[in-house]
Amino acid sequence: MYRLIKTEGSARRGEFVTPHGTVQTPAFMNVATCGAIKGAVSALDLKNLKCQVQLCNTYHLHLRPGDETVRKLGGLHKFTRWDGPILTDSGGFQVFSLAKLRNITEKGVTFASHIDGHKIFMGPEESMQIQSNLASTIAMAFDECVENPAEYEYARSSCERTIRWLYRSKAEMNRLNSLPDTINKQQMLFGINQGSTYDDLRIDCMKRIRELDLDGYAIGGLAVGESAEIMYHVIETVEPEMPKDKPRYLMGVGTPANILESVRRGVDLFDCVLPTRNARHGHAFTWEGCRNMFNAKYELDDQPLDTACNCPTCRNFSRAYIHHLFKSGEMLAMRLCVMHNIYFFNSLFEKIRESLDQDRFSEFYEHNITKISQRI
RNA sequence: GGAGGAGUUCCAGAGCGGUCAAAUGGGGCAGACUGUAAAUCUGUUGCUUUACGGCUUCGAUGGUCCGAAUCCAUCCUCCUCCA
Repeated sequence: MYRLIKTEGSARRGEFVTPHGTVQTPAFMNVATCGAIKGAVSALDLKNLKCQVQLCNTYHLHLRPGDETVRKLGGLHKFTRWDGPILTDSGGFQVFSLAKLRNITEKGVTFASHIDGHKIFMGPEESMQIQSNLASTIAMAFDECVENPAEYEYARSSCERTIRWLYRSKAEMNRLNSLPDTINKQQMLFGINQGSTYDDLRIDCMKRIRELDLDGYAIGGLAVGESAEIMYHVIETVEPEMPKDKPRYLMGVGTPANILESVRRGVDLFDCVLPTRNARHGHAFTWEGCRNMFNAKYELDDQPLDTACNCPTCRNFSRAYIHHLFKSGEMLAMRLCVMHNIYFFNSLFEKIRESLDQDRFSEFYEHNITKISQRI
């Protein structure tokens, strides 16, 4: 259940109530694809990093360790020791990112496993079954994420199929939630808006999927090749058609600037690999901008990554030390930087919520939008 | 004392008469990354020029040759083996 607390322009401050806890929105969902935040960060660490929601992946966990295995072990919450809400992505993005290894039909998609090449079939029913076994709080509908730019006709027919898949996802989820052996019988389902960069497709898709009265609605197929301006335009186009009483989730986005722009346009939930992947690659997000900790200028810099940050990394370690750890290939470099970036992203959302609570989001936006996106 | 071997660009190490400013690693310096096939990938790494190009490099010094990192002589330094 979603409760809208207040708005400022299109920006929304709300609460998303789930069986595993209430999410204060806008919120960031921390990506733990294989059941762990990459960079040696566990669910226990997440408790100290202002994390509210963990995101795991259907496709990856189906391959390893296998969703049946996770089910036998009591579901993802027990398995990963994260007791807050968990959202599982449906595997739809892998249809896109493993494009060379696939074959799409009306029934579903045949993948070649990225691990050993063996054939895997996944359609809406299979995706729901896997997510039910994983027992996440929120399941995502099985969709196709189309790369931009896309031909209109392909975007249209793909979007139509994604909508048909959504009906099947919904029916299968209802069935699974009613089975006696299902771990989480209250598993929620989010639908996904597609339609590439075409306004009419996006609007038509949104109007049709909102009929299903799902637990939340995602905007998918963005940040996959189009410019940021086009992405913002698509959000502005779709947002008026999205239910006011359901959480809106912008999938896979994004940079701190993308997030500020999207919150301003009415988005409640986000997820992105940027804070963790870039951290592993030596980049630290700060309120001053993004730092590349490999850069020689940090060799003798005794300050914390972000002088305004209160994360476990910044409370204890210097830029010089982290620079040294990266140059030395120590995995502690990644762990410290990943923890910082996760804390930073979750803090960014905390500050966004505070500013909304105090009716000064636009001021917060103006103050940060330029600085936060620069490289320093 | 005798017999061999080796000295190459930041390091290791190829090259053994022209197509060599010199392969390939590493290191250095930067860049990318947006529902994670990613602790990954890319660029760059003698000086100079916007570029074409020019200039100086392969232990040192001389020499042979149209032309030398590559051939010859001497010297210096290291390594191995035999006394």
